[in-house]
Order: sequence, then C-alpha cells, then structure tokens
Amino acid sequence: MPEGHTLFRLAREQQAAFAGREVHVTSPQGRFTGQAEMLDGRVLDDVTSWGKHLFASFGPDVVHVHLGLYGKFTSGTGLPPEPRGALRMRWEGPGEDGEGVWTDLRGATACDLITDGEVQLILDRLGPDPLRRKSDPAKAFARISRSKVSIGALLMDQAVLAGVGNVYRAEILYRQRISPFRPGKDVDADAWARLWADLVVLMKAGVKAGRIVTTEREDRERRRGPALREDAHYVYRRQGLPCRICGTEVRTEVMVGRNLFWCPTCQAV
DNA sequence: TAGAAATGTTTAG
DNA sequence: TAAACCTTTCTAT
Repeated sequence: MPEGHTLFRLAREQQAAFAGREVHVTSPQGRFTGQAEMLDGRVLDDVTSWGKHLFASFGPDVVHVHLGLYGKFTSGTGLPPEPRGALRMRWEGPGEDGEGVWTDLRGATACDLITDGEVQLILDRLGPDPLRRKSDPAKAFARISRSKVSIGALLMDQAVLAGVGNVYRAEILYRQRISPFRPGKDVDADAWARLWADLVVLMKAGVKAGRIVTTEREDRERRRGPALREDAHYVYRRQGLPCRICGTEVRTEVMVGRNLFWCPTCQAV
C-alpha cells in the first residue's frame, strides 16, 4: 500500500531493526546481486524516506528503493523463510537481542545503489512531504496557485507535493469539499492551508495505523466501531455507492491515467 | 485457471 | 496519451 505514509513507516521500522549493525544482504532473484555482494556484511547507518522514496545508507553507498504500484517489503524475526519467487533483496541482521531480524523486498520499480549526490538529485525534484517537518507548504502553493492544471492532477505530481497518491488525493479533496476539476489557480491560500494541515493529520494517522483511514472517528463510530475496513474511506473506490454525507452517488473517471473518485454534490466546485 | 485491477513512475510517440 | 514494467490479490468463468 505504498503512499508516503507507508515509506515513512518502513524507514522508521528498518532503522530500528537494522541500523548500527552489520547486515547480510542478498538478492536471490539476481537483479540486485552485484550490488548486494558489495554491501554484504557492512554496517547500515540509517534509513530515511521522502515522499514515496526510501534511502538506506551504508557509508557513502545508498540503496534507493521505490515500491511503485506493486512493490512490497515483508519482514519478521528469527530465521527468514526459504527464498521463494522473485525476491529482489533480502536483509538479515542480529536484531536488538540477537534473535535475528529479516526483511524481503519484491516487485519494486526501483532498487538501486546510488551515491549521496544522486540522492540529492532525487530530493531536488520532489516537492514538500507533509510528513517531514522540514517541508514548506508554500513551495507547493507557489506552483499550484499559478497553474491552470486541475488540483486533482497537481496533487499527484510528486514535483509539486511528495507522498500523496491516488487514495489520499481522492480523500483529501472530499474532506476539503474541493472539486478535483478546480484549476490550481482557483485554490486560494486559506483553502491550501487547510488542505495541507489536513494532509499532515491524515498521513500521520496513516503512519500510526499502517493503513489509510480518512473518515472522521464520529462518522465511523456512528456506524459500527472504529476499525471497520469498509468505513475507512469517503469516496475512494466507492463509485456508484451513496456519499456518506449527502447520499449522492459517488462518481469515478480517469484523470491523468488514474481512477479518480468524487462526490459531485459535496465537491461541486 | 484465467484475467483484471491495484495505493506508481518512466519512456516513447 | 499510451505502453511498459514489476507482483500480488481478487473476481469471473
């Protein structure tokens, strides 16, 4: 489930499990073998994320991972399972208590060994990430406020804003009652400030929960309880179903190659 | 069992 | 704008 919150959480977990110790790195699939051999047995310094990118530093060498649409890390303690399928990269470490920790990467769009300079090039072309304290929302607004492109398309542009994907796009626009078709230049400073603040809250909640939950707590509790999966979203993948607030049928349409979901009544303009 | 779809990005045209 | 890429999971037959 890779939007920015997933990568933030992975970075934090991998940092806690592996950093400061030697890591046994392998690539049973073969597509990362040369690089894995070069890193094998070296100490992992730290793991960080920006947007949907993950960076793991072994001294001057950095493993850069982008999960893309299908990529996934799985992990556990004790002995790792027998490698099966297309296992791009496996890490094994002693863990906190020497009992052993491991993590497996499959299906990623990117898993490369890069330099600090190349890391900087990637960061340079990413917009602010709502999960990073250092992020400046004004940078994103500067681009949005002078663009004729729809806000629904702009939110997906990682150079404008880093970490938001198709689920957060649909949900944040619903929560802010903004039509995905509104041109960026018609989103005023107040609306942008509210949207950004809401993204920070939502994405932090996503890090904590390990999944995207965007419906208000009261809204969920009114129905059945806080953790019901089908109550997690307002409009994402709810096309044809009644809007949770007004009852209008939720609509869907492809925007910039991705399925967009919105309520035509709550998000009229 | 086959096929489609999926929370993404890059490259080609 | 379309195709390609990588893998898993759900649905339809």
